[in-house]
Amino acid sequence: MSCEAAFIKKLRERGFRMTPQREMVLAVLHEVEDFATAEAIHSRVQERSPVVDISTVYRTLELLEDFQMVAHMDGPDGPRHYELLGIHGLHHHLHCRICGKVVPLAHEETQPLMEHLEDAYGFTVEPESWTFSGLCAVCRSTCQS
Amino acid sequence: MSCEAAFIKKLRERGFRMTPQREMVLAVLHEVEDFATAEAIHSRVQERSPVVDISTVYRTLELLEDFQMVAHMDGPDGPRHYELLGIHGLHHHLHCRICGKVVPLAHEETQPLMEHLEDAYGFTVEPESWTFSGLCAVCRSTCQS
DNA sequence: TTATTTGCAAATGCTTTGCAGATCC
DNA sequence: GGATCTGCAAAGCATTTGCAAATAA
Repeated sequence: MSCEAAFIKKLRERGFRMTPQREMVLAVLHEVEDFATAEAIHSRVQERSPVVDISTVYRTLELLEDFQMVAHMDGPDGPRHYELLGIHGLHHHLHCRICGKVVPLAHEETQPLMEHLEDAYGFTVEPESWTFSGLCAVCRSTCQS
Repeated sequence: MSCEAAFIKKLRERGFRMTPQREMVLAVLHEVEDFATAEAIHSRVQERSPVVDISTVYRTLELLEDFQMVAHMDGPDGPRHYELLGIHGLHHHLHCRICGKVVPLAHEETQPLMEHLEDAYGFTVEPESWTFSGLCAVCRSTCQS
């Protein structure tokens, strides 16, 4: 099932509707590589249809997050970044503070830590998108040299 | 060296000054258990001296973070929480989404994950305060029953 | 003395909300 | 037809900033 078909299906299940605006937001999320701010998505949507409002973009992103088709990633500050959860499913990010590069990190790679938290504290971490900030290999060697 | 003396020393090193407002913010951080929002710190400071402005609180917290005497913790939304980095130094938090309880997590407990990120991606995670959101043992068993 | 610090007020940036009219099924 | 959805504008919230007056060293 295509992403759009899945979206329509989930909308219908709740008595909601597909609209051109929602289609465009989903399409832009496919075009954008990795992730984008609501602002960036909005401006790409506006290239196609200039009157679409950013509040509609936020409302659509919220809906897509409810449907678990989109996740967001928060930096230390600045706007939230959104990304499509495609075939890769939920994952995390390594974000280089210097060059801005983002490396995806499979959810499974954090499994040992989560198991430790479960065993040591009985604490069940909820699956959500994390962002670890630091230095990538290239920037670290540049900084140290 | 007391916390206040350390603060004064670091201020002097940079040509800054100790003031009653800064003393009060530091004192309130000692009284508050675990962590507090700027708003909460401000209202406790105001109990002592009503004219202190919240912008002064923010400015002092920024200074204390620069000095690595304070760290902040961001939730998914809502205001930032600040805490004194006392003898425990930098650590992380497990935050229960249901009861709100916060369990401190020693920095070392995340060491294996950080080493994995280093080995697998050459990525050096920077020491900073993380918050893992989920369910504590009590709330999980309540939810499942 | 003089740079730093403060309170005030206003601006900021991102996000959410209320509402009347447009739209979809 | 009737609820959903939209654009607009305004509000919201936490935080930051500009500035003249006050203050610490």
